[in-house]
Amino acid sequence: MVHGEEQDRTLKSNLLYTPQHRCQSMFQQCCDEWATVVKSGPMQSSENTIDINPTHPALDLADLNPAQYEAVIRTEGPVLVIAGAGSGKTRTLVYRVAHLLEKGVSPDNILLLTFTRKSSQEMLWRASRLLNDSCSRVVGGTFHGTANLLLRRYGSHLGFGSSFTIIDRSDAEGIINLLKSSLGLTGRDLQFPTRRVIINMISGAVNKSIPLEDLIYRQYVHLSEHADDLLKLQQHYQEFKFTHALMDYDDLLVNWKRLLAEVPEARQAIAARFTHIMVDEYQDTNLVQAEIVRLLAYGHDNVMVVGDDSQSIYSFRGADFYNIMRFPKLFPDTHIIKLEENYRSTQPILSLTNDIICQATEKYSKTLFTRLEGTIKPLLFAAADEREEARFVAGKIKELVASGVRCQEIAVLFRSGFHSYKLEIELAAGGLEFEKRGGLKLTESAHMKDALSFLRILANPRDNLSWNRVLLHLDKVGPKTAQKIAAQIGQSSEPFQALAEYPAGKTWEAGMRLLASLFADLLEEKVPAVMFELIMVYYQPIFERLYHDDYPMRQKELEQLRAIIAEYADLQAFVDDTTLDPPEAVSSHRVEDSERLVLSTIHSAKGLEWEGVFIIGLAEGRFPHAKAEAGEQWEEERRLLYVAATRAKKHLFLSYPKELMTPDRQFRRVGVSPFLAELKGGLFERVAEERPTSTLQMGQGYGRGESAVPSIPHLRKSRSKVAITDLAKGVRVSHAFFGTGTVAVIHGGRSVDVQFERHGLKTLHLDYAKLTIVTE
DNA sequence: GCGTATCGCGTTTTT
DNA sequence: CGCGATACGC
Repeated sequence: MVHGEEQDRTLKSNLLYTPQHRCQSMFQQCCDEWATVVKSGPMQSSENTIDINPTHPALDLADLNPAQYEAVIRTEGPVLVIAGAGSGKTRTLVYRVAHLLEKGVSPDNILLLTFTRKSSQEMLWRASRLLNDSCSRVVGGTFHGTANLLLRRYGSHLGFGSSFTIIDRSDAEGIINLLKSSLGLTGRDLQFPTRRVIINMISGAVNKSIPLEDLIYRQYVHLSEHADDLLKLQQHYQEFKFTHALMDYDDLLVNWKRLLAEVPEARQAIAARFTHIMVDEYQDTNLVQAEIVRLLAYGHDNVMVVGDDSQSIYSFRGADFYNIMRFPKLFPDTHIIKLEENYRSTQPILSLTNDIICQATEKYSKTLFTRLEGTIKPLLFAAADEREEARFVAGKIKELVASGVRCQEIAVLFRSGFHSYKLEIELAAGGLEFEKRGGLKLTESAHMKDALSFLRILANPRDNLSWNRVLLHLDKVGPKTAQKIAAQIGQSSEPFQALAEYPAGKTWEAGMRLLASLFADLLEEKVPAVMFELIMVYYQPIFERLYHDDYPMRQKELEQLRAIIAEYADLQAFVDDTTLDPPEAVSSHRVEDSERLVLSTIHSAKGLEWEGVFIIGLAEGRFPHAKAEAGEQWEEERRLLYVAATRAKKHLFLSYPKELMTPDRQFRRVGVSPFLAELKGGLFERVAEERPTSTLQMGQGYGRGESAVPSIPHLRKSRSKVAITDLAKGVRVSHAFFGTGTVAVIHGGRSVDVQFERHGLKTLHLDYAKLTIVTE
């Protein structure tokens, strides 16, 4: 797909993770400072100043709309800023910081909280541009990172030590597995739709602060007969995490809340230090986070939260945009400020996005306006199929670039990661470099988890899940044995000794020896980078055996991990960071010199902006997602489209394929996304239909400079190995997916009915179906 | 018979 | 990539 040279460049820029990482350590330093401060109680101004970005010129305060400035900045007490996308909410927040500093508030008393590390960095960076040198010390961080630091400091007050491991959702799946086997439950016994539903229910119930029982009767009534089992499962889940010193994202928050509510010492230290609290992206907070904010502000109510209810797209992980609605009740005398001037998009784009969101059923009403007039209307293109859509996008991108738009000012957005596959092929063929975001994270692939689990064990020897993972690699050791050993180790006070002394079976004794001696060596070591080298000596052979078909590529990723780990002196910090916010497998946008366009899921594109934005796959069944039900889920999909469309400054292109491949490899004709269909007319223009062409020739007409003739057989010929003339009733054929079958009916066109042995009667189109004749 | 190795299938978004 | 179902080995 991607040829050698490009691949190299991608890999090189992967290594450019370093600058971002520096930024992270800077950020980490901020948090550390805070943790130190928290430890020593209410503090005086500290000596160590952190230069966030000293080389950057300061922003001009006059930059702000005077009315806004007045409204936002002169207000004391609780403030709720709501506004649409592109209205400068985050900037407003930074201005308020500036104002507070002007008034003599120490930067050490201001706390900025955000949802993602990316936006915290962005905010700190903006603050640094705004503030002059003496004031470049503002403490900010994510909810999760902050909670982590505090709990490591104060954990003992809540009954657990500071040695805990943070686990993510996919680890939680592992837990459910262990629990299910220890409880003797199987998926079949319980007839659950999927394991994922269980996890979503259990963790969803926690972070929504809703008792699981209520959740079952509200949302999963069809599972109510299993309510008891689920409750039992949830209870075991909590106990399991507790006994093995594991904490998931929700636990971090819940325990932070407990810390504030139950440990007066901690509350006093924190609340007394921070006299001003600010939260960005408030619509992304969940109930627990809202309570944390309430507790933090207890006694002074100097809170400013900033958000847009129309941009709430994270409800699946517990975010609740009613938090915004409730805020005025939580904090009496709230000043509500709407920012309705948009500074990002031109009027035609804004008209479209306004119309998208005005169909929403529940929201703060606001109508955005802009002074950026612009004449270019959004463009809708109905492509015959995905391939044509991809070509359209590639072609338009080239036009934009030719007209002077820089590559990094263009983005292609889509609902789900795999929607861009066809486009990726097309772009690679056209020599356009791109960067894909929002796909798999670096630490999500199996080999990365493997390498990390050794380190996680060293940071927390009671990390049962990581033990499990490591033990499974021993030859002749499967899930059962691994679990037994892990259980033994978990109970022991000397885990590593327990490993060495475990009565191993004859067939795998040698493997155990090797593993035990690895850990013996590792325990002697303090520097993470050296530990990693030792681990790789052990892991390399296993790794090559496991992935021998594609291990060079994975090897490169391990090298990347090596580069990242080299930056850390402290193992715990490394483990925490990679779990709380894993680096992306492809390089991130912080790399200033990258001249590549961006392909991204809409979720990962939040808060960003580009000159030109393409939204692809706007077809029924793709957008909204096929499984989205009417009601709240439907509304969230609509907001998702709103978020996507509002990323565009000047050029907005919408497109969809009129034909999609269904899971059973058939093609199905689909219409435009209902969200676009319901818009009023005149908001966008349609690309004129291509020259009248029949369906059979749909490959034609868009490949500029390329003869249309070869493009069709090029695609088709490799696929259809069978001509209709080769077939007759009764001929035995084989299909890659359906297996073998017998031709039943031959239709006039190019389709046949085949009776498959395993899948029954299917109608197949010879242009698409991969049929081969079985000759016996 | 228990437990491990193998094959084939489907796949939303993610702090 | 990880799940379930099926097939082999101790």
